[in-house]
Amino acid sequence: MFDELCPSSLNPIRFGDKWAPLVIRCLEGGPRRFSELRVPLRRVTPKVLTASLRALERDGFVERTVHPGPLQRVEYALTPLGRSLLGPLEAACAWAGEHWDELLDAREAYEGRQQAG
Amino acid sequence: MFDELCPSSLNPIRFGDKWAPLVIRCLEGGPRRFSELRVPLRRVTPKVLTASLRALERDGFVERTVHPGPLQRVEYALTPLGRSLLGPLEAACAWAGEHWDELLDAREAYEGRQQAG
DNA sequence: CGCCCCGGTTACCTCTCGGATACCGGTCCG
DNA sequence: CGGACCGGTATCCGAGAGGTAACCGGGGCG
Repeated sequence: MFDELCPSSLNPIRFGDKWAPLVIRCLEGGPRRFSELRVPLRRVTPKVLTASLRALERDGFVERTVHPGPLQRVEYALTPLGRSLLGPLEAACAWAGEHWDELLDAREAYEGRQQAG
Repeated sequence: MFDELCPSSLNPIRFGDKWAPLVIRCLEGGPRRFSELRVPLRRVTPKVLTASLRALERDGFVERTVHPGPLQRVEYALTPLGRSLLGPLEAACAWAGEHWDELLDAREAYEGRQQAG
């Protein structure tokens, strides 16, 4: 059934690493520069953000373009492949919006049961 | 923007831990016993499978019921909350089915570029 | 009794992820 | 020249996820 390395056991189905979903959503509205990404993602250190971006670039989700000339800029943009992730990602976010509370309640109830015995 | 602990930065949007998606799909067709889950998931050691199931139970996605009497059985079943995950999960799997090859191609191309300089 | 199956648990180890901190080369600007 | 900004790197580190292997108590069963 799931003998082989099923794709779903690998990362992409989980939207990449920890910050990848947020990075993707940040790029949804168009290309962004490194320092522009750092503003909404201020909790992410540059090293980690770089790692996330490199992974997304490697998998063909974002494209990194260095605009040369004076005032050189580096921009990150979603590729078509990256945009194709927006659908599933949106589905997952919608799910979270609808059911997040239930999940928290379940956790609380579980903790209660644990302590009770 | 994403100042606070945004839900999407937490695990549930990523369908739990490494094996959770597969476990959920295994339970899609109805309740399964621990040893029944171990068959399709033969690459998962009991410890890890237990951990995954406990986490899913804690978050209210699966229910663990011990059927007493002689020949005691332990069954795991999806709760309604767990079933609500099937939609997004299906979306992610469909995405993988459609775009998996593109992703692999992108990776290959990237490696090539790396080695070329 | 001895053995097997079921549903785990325990101990231990490795390895990766992510975080903290500091630093760096290039470029512009005064 | 000095300083700031940009787009990162380098280094170190701790926590925890996940894997390996061994073990275990309860119940049936020959």
